[in-house]
Amino acid sequence: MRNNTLGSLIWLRLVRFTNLSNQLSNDFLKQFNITTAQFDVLMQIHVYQPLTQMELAEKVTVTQGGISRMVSRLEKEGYIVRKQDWKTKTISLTEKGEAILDEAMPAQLAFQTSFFEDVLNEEETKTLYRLMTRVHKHSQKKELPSE
Amino acid sequence: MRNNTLGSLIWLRLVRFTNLSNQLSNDFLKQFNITTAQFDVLMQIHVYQPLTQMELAEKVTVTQGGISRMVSRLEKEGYIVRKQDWKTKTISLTEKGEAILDEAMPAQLAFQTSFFEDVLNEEETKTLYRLMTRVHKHSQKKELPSE
DNA sequence: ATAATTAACTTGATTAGTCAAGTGATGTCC
DNA sequence: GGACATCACTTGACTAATCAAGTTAATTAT
Repeated sequence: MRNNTLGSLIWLRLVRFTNLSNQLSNDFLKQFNITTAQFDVLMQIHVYQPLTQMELAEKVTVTQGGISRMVSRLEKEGYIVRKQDWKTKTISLTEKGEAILDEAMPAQLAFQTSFFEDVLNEEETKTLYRLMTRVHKHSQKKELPSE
Repeated sequence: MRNNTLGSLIWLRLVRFTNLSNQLSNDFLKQFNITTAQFDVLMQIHVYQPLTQMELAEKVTVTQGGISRMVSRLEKEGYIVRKQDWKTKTISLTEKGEAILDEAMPAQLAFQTSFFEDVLNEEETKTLYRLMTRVHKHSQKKELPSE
């Protein structure tokens, strides 16, 4: 029995790479006392604030329940606040949240970039971005349209 | 403040795609009563059995502790056995484990492949594989050589 | 106004993982 | 042969997520 196809090999590479780079990133972000998942969420809030929990969940591809817990943790740590803006509850960063992002963002961007710029040239990097964008967008269409 | 680079955009695409495809895969594998992580581990055991827990951990990029828990779950479900082959404890699939793989493997391979073949041509698929292989291998060098 | 519906969010049980400290058998040194 | 070291594995405390059931509050319908 065949136990792979080109597609399955790509899938495995993607999964293993994402896994590994996530671990390395967690390690890297330890200096800021923050995890990769937390950085990701804070970053989305930074860009789109103020926003609701639902919107945030969608941005980071996590369920309602998942975002509820994550937001609680971040609130407990004092990075974000939830406030009731007449009828809609919205999330935004606190001073502390903005401050940690100010510090961590340039470092984290450089860190993420280093996974590619050391091995691919400009042309190849663009190609990878183009291909992954198409693959990602296609996978979003596979989601059962939640009616 | 700039909040992205080409590298960080690729990284985000990879993370989001991996996340989403993992969720879709979990959904897909529900018909076999198994998760994506479990399929991955069973697959590695199938290919490399008999092997030790350490070896398995390395194959799936998980820590000792993580693999210990995963292996316990799979043993409880009756998919694998741990036996003491004079001095070394090794893991292999049971009948039940082999059976579930027989059933699930072709389906799962087709499923994984569908993420790419619907949207990339032969040439592009090969390019994506080549680029991701290089990126992945490079990231493995970043791991602190555990001395 | 009261009841029913819906939307946004929370929570309990579970899977999956991390790290770091602990256990247990084997091997080695004196 | 007893102390020590080492290797493979386990376990407790935690982060992070899922699903599904439950809660809460606003909107609509009678």
